Amino acid sequence: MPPAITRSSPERLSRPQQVAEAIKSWVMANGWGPGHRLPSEMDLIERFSMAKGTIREAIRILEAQGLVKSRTGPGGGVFVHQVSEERATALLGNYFYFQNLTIDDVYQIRTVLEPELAASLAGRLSEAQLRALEDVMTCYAEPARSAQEEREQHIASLRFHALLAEMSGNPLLRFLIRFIANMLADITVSRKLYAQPNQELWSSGLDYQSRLVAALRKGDSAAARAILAEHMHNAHRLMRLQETVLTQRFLPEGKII
Amino acid sequence: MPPAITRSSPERLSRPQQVAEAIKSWVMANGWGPGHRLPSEMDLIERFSMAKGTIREAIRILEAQGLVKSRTGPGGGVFVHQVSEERATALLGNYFYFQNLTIDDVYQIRTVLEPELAASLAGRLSEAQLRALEDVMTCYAEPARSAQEEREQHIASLRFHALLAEMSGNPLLRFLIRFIANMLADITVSRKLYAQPNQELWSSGLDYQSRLVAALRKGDSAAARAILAEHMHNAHRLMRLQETVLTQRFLPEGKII
DNA sequence: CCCAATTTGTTCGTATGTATC
DNA sequence: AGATACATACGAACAAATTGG
Repeated sequence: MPPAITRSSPERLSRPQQVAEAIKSWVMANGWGPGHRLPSEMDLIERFSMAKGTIREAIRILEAQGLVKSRTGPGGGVFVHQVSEERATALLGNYFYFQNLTIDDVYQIRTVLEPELAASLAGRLSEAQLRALEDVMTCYAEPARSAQEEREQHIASLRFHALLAEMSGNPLLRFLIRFIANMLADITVSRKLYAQPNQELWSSGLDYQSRLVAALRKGDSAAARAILAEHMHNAHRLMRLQETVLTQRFLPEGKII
Repeated sequence: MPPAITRSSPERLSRPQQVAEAIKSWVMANGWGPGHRLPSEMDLIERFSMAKGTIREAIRILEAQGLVKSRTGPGGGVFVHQVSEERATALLGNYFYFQNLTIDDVYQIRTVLEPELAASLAGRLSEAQLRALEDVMTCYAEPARSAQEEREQHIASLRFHALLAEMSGNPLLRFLIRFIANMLADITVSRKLYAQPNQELWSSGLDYQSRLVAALRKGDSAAARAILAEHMHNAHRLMRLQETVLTQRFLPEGKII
């Protein structure tokens, strides 16, 4: 039985919102996990004694949050769904859309998170993983000769960091680094940062990254940390010259790098 | 004129989702900010040539993401709304609900972010702000004598960190630290961590924090960083003994500490 | 390949609630 | 108090998608 809807709260929520919350706590209380099928629309209409439209709006709310997915047809219905990284990234991106982040803000975080990630990964990666990192690095084996090429190299460089983060056993660290990399990738494509090729910028990044992979392979945690700290410091210095305010996205379920 | 709805994408979105995305990009394209009123329901029905129910579901989707709010009555309508920190916290919390974070994961991040925050704030706080911090500290002036008291002290201690973060000029750093503090507060209340009073734990926190405020007042950035690093290290050591897996929340727009 | 059953998706007409003037 | 303008909710019918026979 679903929890009763009582509108005692001072913040008057609309009925669909109340229903959505009721379903949410219902799911939690029963410990239903991803894949579990919720009662059908008709069922919910009866249980909550509400119109179809109201129930549907409630489902939409949950769907927008990434908590359920619905399918039509026999065997279809509404299913509990694990919130995807893409969805979480998009939703959090909406928040920062209004926050006027600066390059400095982003790099203040990167500068501490990325070295920490590198240090925690040293000596813990399989040869296959290290090889995958080296694969990405080949994208910028030679210096960019056009603005276009440089943009692509920057994106590839960010993908390197995203890939590294994916190898972390820490879901929080993984998400944060990948989220930030995505934000930076967005502004790299949306604005014409890097208008003129900057010979120094990402070709030097290659050097850092190959040294990093070597340190990771060797299991030298301190060296990995130091290399990435220096890399971040450098990237920050080079980027801060270009722009200050990040115009943020506002996108559906953006493609993740 | 709203963007036309074209279902060319491979990922077939439902019509309300398409409408929601169309409205979103419409708002972005026109640069409409918080407070701007969208066309009325009837208007939208005409413009998109869709039924009321469909439009309403689209609005619900945007509302769930915290991007719009709607009011009834004359002068009412749907308004662009700045995504609140509460909403963003709740939405991101949904993601981590499924991620099985451990205490170690959370503290790996805290251990690098909190010292960085402290360092960046040293010498930049007004006397009023420093006083506000000291106010929160009074909540745990004396050691806890019951489990209940200790829980409260832990929450207060987290509020101290949240308050500190609020003083940061970096929206990203502010959000992350406050988000993490909220997660920790949630598990502190939801689970019976800290079953028996731990004399050492948060009374020693008081010592750290008063030393921290002193360093902040003096503008000693290095000392502030070191104090908080030590504090984090200590808190981590004490917490890791108790529990390993964080059962996350799954809440509406949870009260923020 | 088609048909039927099941379940969500969409439409429309109407009525109710709520805030402003 | 009443009129107005708006979102909100209801209910019944119809459409589309998926699955299995």
